[in-house]
Amino acid sequence: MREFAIAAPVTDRVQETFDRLLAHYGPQGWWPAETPFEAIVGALLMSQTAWRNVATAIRNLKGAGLLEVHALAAAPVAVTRRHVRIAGLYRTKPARIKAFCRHLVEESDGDLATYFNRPTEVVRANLLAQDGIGPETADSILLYAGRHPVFVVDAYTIRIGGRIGLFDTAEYGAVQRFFERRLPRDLARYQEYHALLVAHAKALCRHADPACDACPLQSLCDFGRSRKR
DNA sequence: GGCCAGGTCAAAG
DNA sequence: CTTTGACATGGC
Repeated sequence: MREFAIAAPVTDRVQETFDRLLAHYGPQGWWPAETPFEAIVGALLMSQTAWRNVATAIRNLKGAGLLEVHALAAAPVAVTRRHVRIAGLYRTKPARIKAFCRHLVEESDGDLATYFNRPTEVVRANLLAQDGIGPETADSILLYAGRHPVFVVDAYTIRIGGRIGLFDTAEYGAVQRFFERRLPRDLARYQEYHALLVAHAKALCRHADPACDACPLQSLCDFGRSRKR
């Protein structure tokens, strides 16, 4: 698809969508209160798992004194597995967490500030080269742990954006560019926008009424959880 | 009981 | 290059 000049009305809708979500759900303030390392572990445990269980897994690690780079890099996978088992996919996740922590130690002696203190593209490529880290996980880590301004795309972003007619693709890079080209490159804004889309998706999942007036994006309440992927 | 969750990877078509 | 299946637990 050729790239034309950005249409003003579409740009407005991207801003307007954000404004409405923010007005309706309020600031989400995702992860800034927790440590960057917690955000990383959370991102690595997140895929295909209810956040509730990820949170439990993280608490388990913390309770065992394992929520630290060097600790997880050294702990036997079997031990870590016991704590994060509740997050599912236990054959892959614990091993990937350990491998990534070893990567952090090797790359920057486990110091996250150092690890992230490089150009975004460099860090991103570094992340994507790690086992179990795809585009969404990489960008979540960049945005919430590394404080790099990249727009995170997930299934909700694609579903909601497509549903309200913002775009008609499901390709990660295309959707990401769509938002990044229409929003100021602002860390807080990117963090908040993604969090709000998630909040909206979760809120809609509890709605049974397709014509709910309270929906901040009007007539979007039939979004539901329709098709897989 | 069945469906699904803030994906990723490898194997097919 | 696009589509499909496997991965695994717990909650609704």
